[in-house]
Amino acid sequence: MVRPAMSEDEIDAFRERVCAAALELFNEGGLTAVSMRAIARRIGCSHTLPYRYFDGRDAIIAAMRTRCYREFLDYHTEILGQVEEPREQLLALARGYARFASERASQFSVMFDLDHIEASEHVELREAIRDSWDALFRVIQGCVEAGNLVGDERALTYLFWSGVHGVLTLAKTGKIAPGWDAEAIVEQMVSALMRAHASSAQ
Amino acid sequence: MVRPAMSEDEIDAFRERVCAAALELFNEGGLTAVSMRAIARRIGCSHTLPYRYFDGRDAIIAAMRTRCYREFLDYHTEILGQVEEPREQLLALARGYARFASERASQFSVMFDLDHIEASEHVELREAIRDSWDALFRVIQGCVEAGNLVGDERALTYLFWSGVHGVLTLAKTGKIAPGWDAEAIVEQMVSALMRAHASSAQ
DNA sequence: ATGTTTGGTTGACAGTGTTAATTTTTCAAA
DNA sequence: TTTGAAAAATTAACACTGTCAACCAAACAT
Repeated sequence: MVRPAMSEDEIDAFRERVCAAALELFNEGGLTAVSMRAIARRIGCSHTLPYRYFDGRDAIIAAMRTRCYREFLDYHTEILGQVEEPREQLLALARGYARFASERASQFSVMFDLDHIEASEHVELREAIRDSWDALFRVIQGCVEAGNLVGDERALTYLFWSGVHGVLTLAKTGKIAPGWDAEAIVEQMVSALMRAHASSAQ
Repeated sequence: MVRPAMSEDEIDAFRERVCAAALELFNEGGLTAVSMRAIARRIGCSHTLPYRYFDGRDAIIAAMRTRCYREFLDYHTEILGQVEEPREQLLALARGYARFASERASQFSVMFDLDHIEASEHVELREAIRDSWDALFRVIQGCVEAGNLVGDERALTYLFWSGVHGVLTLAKTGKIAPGWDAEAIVEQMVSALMRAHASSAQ
């Protein structure tokens, strides 16, 4: 019997290097620039080595996206730690979402522009996405318990998420005219949804 | 001087065949399946002929997207013709948007999944997008004039568009749990935004 | 009939994802 | 320490891709 020569940590480190290179390449030249050969050149290995640790190119892209979602979650977790009141948390989250989209445009791009690439098989990615959803859900729960919002918590979560996400999606794809600030529209969106669900249900 | 042998109509017909083939290929195997060679095979010409009538692959994809946006607009124009009251028009538009997303998923996909592909140079595409915006804007204007909505018409347009679009985007990318109906959430979104802007501004 | 312009094809280049075959390294057992 | 099998990594090959330049063919004004 021969033990593997590479430790789990070393394998993880390699995977990490691949993802980092993929992200760099994406930032520089979009999805088409993320190629096996380019990644290999960047980290200094043969262009087929990544196949040992990833299930092909799509898997690398999924891993890259997972990384971005995790950082997205960390970003918001940090924000939530600075605010107490549920209502303020919801607002801070929305503003953070908007700030993330503009400050870290390429990560935002990785998360959402690549959404059509089949990801249902990538468990880790789906978990990362669900964790983000959970974070928002708990804030909404807090708002409901505090009496700031009235309605089904899950439905409210979808509404706020969709609303904010929709604004940022349109903004990022140039569908909102210059002169308009995405953050301001997000603000209006959140306050509108809050007002609509402040007291009466439905 | 030698006049071109091909009429404008014949050129348009060729372009149309290219776009149709591209759309078919996209439906069958996603963006990667839309290749110059595959298009050429499908319409029966050499793989470089399309270069005479398009500015490369990206231009073909942009033209394909333009076509989808035009059909999207036609779809909604038809819907608007069947309703009179501004408020009902807005609701019908939102429902139509949702129905379009589910019934013509591949066209919806072409329109929005390919959003990151640089399109600022493609004037026709930008016009098609703006025309869709205008259609919604006029309905909102009608609502404001009829007293159904209060607020800046442009800001309201962005809000409703973002809201509905956000829901459908999340739904299409599998971020809304099974058991939830995207159309129902769209309905809630529209009624919430309407309620929030029914009387008091901001 | 001729020569130029346009329409269309072929060939080539550099690059891609992926698989198979091959080499190199690692490491426990003899 | 030598040996040999397992693991790590590389090289070679295949069938693709987008794009460009060179080439051939058809059309048309003179």
